[in-house]
Amino acid sequence: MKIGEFAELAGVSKRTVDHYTNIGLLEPERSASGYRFYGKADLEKILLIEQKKTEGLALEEIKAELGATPLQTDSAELIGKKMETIQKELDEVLHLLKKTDLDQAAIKLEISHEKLAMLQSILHLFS
Amino acid sequence: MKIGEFAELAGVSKRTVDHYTNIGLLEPERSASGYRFYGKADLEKILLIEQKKTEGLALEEIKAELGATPLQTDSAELIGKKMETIQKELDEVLHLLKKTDLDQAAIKLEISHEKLAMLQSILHLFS
DNA sequence: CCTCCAAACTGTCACGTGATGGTTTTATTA
DNA sequence: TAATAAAACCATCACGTGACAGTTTGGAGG
Repeated sequence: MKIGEFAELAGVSKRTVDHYTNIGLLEPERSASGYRFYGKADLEKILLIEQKKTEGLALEEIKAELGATPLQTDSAELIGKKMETIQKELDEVLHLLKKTDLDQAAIKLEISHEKLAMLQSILHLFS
Repeated sequence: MKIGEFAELAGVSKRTVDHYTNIGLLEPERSASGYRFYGKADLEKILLIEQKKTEGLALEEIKAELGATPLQTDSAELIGKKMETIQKELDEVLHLLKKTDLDQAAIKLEISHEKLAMLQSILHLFS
């Protein structure tokens, strides 16, 4: 179901669902056009989230707590997505490193040249 | 100067300065307690940002445009932060990989075992 | 002059809001 | 029935808002 129906069923605002999605608490499917699709599992999850909130937990804490187990189902896809994210970020960093003096960066980051080089190799493996 | 004075001089709200800071458009110094300190350079920068905005540019575009050069000064810190983020995410992924069948993950991710092993090595280098 | 305190200031969190620009669904009209 | 126009829905951007908690600072009293 789309965000409107989902939010109503969950008893929260669309903006709340939006927020949870942005911070990665909910991970809906996406249509080709970008529309989010939430399922029954998401519904159970958000109800649990609202429960935890009344217990005084912060969203990030809830995320950590929930992130520990419910990944058995579709962990492969999830890992795939995470890999994409990480790859993008590695790209960013390497981009920065190229614009900077590599040696100086290494010094300030307290990382050895080998590790930096290693990082670069890894990136090549994934691209 | 602190955010209040800075925002006033720039002719924008504190929230706007806050926003720019959150998305990395401004990178103020921080006191031990976390207070942000903006300097003269930041002032010139934010005025330029406001200018670019009137030209219809999005903040991310402005960031990209400005990001091309002004990183010489504090790029090390920036990279450091990114490294932290990436490290956390790598941790997450490896955590996931441990809970999953490594071989199956490799298959579904279309990544060779060597690359996965490599990833694990890298993680050890940074932890 | 030093101490203590309230007022002013600040950061972060968890959304809210209005504008803009696509997408989907529904209704209408040819 | 197919094309199209209108209405409803959705995503993202750029902040705004209110609550809460920690920080800084200008006095008041000792």
